[in-house]
Order: sequence, then structure tokens, then C-alpha cells
Amino acid sequence: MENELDHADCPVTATIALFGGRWKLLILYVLSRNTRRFGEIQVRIPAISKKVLTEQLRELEADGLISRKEYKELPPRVEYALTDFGKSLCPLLIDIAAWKRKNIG
Amino acid sequence: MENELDHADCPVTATIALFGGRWKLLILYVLSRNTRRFGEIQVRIPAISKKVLTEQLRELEADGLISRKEYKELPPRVEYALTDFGKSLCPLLIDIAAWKRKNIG
DNA sequence: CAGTATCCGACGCGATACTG
DNA sequence: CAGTATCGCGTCGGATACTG
Repeated sequence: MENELDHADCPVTATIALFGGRWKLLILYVLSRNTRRFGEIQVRIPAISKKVLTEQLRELEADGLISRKEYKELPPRVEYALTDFGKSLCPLLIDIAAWKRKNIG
Repeated sequence: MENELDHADCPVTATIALFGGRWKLLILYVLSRNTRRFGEIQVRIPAISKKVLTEQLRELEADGLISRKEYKELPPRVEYALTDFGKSLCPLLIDIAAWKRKNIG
């Protein structure tokens, strides 16, 4: 790695990019407890605007961490859920949090 | 956590903030192999400018990950090294990289 | 209800020139 | 050698209003 030193293909950089967005960890946390509709996520993260929430959800979906299921009803209903890949992230996040408790407190 | 949902005190957010800067992981990697002078770091990460390198080093120092030792000579000499705290981060970074290899490849 | 469409400001990062 | 000092730009996130 020291020869190239291009952080683009650094595995750590690539991994934290998955959940590096401003609200992504929070969204993942909310969805880890339950499948949720768009509005339900908003209620649990009041500070986020619709535009930004939409963006973060789209990116999480593009990275395969969450799934989006649209029911063709009126009024519309959309449900977001963690994918298996998204769930696989949880142990890692717990490890990171554990590191902090141990090394910082 | 779901009650507050303020990511400021999220342990994962706080932890990745330590090495979240544009070049910090690379700098930590360079210093993990050896104590290095300012110019030596620059040679190993050619794409970084002096200004940004200085900024990232100052932040890493402020967070206690690296140490800065200034020798009062002419021409000036400054040596950067990982602190014990900085070294404690390495296993975590290895874990993150391992997660990627296992779950993405 | 679940989004788009605009507009905008802050910040991180970069390029370049200068200095003790 | 190891930095500062400026200037500037792109991207991310935020505020607000509108829509199928």
C-alpha cells in the first residue's frame, strides 16, 4: 500500500464511505429495529429534511445496505428495510463503538 | 439511543471522526511504519499540499493520535510519530479492512 | 404520503506564492 | 526545511416551496 498510496482503493476508506453520510448511521440504526416507512423515519430523526433524507436513502439503497419497497396505493406507501448486507454491518459498528468505550470512554 | 437520536454523541461517529479527514488514514499508515519528518510524509503522499498536510497533522495531534517533536535547529527539523493512542487504532482499522474483504471482497 | 425543485451557505480541500 | 498566507472551487447538507 505504501507504494501507491491512493486512498481510493483503501479498504477502510471504502468501508466507512458506506455509512459516512451525515445521517446514514442514524437511518441504519432506525431500520435495524424495524422496517419503516419514509414518514416514520422522519419522525424519528426530526432534524433531517425530506430532501436530504431522500438522498441518504437513495445512496444507502445504491450501496445495497437498504431496500426500498413501493406499494402502488393512494396515498403512496414506501417501506425501507435493512438488507442482509446492511445487517452484516451491525457487528462492525458494534466493534467500533466498543473500541471507543475501551480507548476513550 | 433511539430517543435522542443525536449523532453527535454516537460513539461510531465520534470514532470515525478521528480518522475521517481526507488524508488521515494515509498519514497514520505512513507513521505506523516509522517516525517521519514533514518532508518525508510529503514524499510518500505526493498529492497532498503543504497546507492540507499541516492541517491534517494538526488535527491528528489535537486528537492525540500523533505527536509532534520540534528540534530547534537550522534548518528546522520536525518529527511526527504515532502515540500509543494512535497505535491503539491500528487493530480497529485492520478489523474494518477485514470486514470488507469478507463482505465485499 | 412521499417525494421534487430551487436556492444557498458553510466547509473541506486544493493551487500557488511567500517566509523564518 | 517546515511551514503561513491567500484565494478559490466543488460538494454536502439545509431551508423552503411545490406536486403526483
